[in-house]
Amino acid sequence: MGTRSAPPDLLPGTLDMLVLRILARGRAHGYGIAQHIKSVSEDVLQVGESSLYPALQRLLLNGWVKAEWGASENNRRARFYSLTPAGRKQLVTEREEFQRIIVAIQKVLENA
Amino acid sequence: MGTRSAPPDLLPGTLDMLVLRILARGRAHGYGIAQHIKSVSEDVLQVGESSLYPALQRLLLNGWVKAEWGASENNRRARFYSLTPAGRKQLVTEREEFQRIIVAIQKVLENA
DNA sequence: GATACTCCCATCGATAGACGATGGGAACGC
DNA sequence: GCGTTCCCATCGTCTATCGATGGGAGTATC
Repeated sequence: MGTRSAPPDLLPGTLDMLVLRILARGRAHGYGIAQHIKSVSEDVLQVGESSLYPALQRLLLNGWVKAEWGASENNRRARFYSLTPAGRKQLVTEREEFQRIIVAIQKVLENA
Repeated sequence: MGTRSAPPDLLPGTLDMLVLRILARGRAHGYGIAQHIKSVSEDVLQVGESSLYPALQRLLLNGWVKAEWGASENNRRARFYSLTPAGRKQLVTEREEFQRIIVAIQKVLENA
């Protein structure tokens, strides 16, 4: 024990926002969302499926996204998620709040 | 229930870094640290004492900070915390990692 | 037509971190 | 004396991430 394991994967509290953002581009299935986050972030952000699926459940429960079964690009059974209008609003809200906080943190980091 | 209460206060996982950053300026007591974060961030970041003291305990345990009792500016009994050399290193590490992740998140937010 | 590999779903248990509530004590102003 | 501000700290709850685990359905390989 002790030895630090790899990178912290991601910042708690930001996953929902990231997923909403990906879905703002169009429908996607869980596996694809995880891949996408990983690739766009150039491997810095790693979303495990055990973080992702609970997140998607939350988003469904809150009505930010809806889901429908279909076939993936590879002809496999997949569940496609997409944003609801409420989800779009939520994305805007979360982005603003996120930026607000990041700016504040940077202020502390720089200005003392 | 339901109605979201006020702002999310702060991003989980960033508190330790913020505290280390404050202490990099010089010794300070718990109450002062909380005030300082609040004021420098212009009230955006709100650190409750029930978040702060456990954080300070963690930092002590890890050897990033040390503590000594003394008298505050207002002549009250106070515990002053200050960075250890290990704490300075840790601050550098955490800042780098934080920036890495923030940049990655921004990439996702912007580039798709 | 078996085997292996990739894709895609999902849950469970452990762990950690932030927060509200709570409690106490000591200095200071009135 | 009494209230307010300052300063300490813990406990219980809640939420979220993560590792481990399990399964099933296509495709490719031999």
